[in-house]
Amino acid sequence: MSYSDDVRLAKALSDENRLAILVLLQGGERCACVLLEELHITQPTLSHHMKVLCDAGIVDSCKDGKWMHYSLSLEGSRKLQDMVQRYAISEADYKAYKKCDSCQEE
Amino acid sequence: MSYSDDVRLAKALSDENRLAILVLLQGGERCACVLLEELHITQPTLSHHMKVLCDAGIVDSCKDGKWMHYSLSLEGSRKLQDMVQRYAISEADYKAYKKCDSCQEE
DNA sequence: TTCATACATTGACATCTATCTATATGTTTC
DNA sequence: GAAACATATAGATAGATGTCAATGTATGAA
Repeated sequence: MSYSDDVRLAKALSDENRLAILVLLQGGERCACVLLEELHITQPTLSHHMKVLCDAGIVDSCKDGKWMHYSLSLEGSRKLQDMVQRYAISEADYKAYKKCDSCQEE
Repeated sequence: MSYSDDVRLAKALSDENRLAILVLLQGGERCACVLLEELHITQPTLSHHMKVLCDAGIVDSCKDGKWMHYSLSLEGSRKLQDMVQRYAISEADYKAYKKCDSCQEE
């Protein structure tokens, strides 16, 4: 069993600028030049971050002449939610979760 | 606005061994020595990973004599799920999500 | 008190990552 | 075709990260 896809997803979220980009994309599709205006990074750095987000499948891209349009990926969002389910515990399952006596007391 | 808590959470998930640890903890609280048997890493490396998971709030720890017991944190699981909601898009919201004409066609 | 056990800490090292400058590629306009 | 613009790529660099061997620190047993 390999976790490489999940690691790639998690790494894509492991940077403040990339999280800021995802928040900007919540407002709808954006072109790179607009994202660049909102962030305090250079154009090559933005290009790098967009590649990370696209490679992870979280963001879709679409070329339109000179411009690149970026948008949130529905499939990527599904993958994110699925991933969290694999590593988090639900309220329901936690009730039956086994802990030792001294841990229980917390 | 700062994303540092979310980045810390995401980084905690950005390693295959740490994901394997979380899966092992799904089965219930485990002590470090048991986790060590299941993973192909040395004891100091495991100790490092447990510190990352605990600092992120995903895992709880509890000392019992010589032994350290680790378990999934319910609060950490909530934080994980909340985080994903901030950066993913729901099926419902996606219907109204604005994309340019050429992007729409995909 | 001495020894073995369980875990944490330290220090070193190789690799990865975010960032920049400089440059290349592709597109539109004149 | 030349110039201007939007983005990508290449190369360099500082800092972060995963790993290990060696050592430190508790704890329990003999």
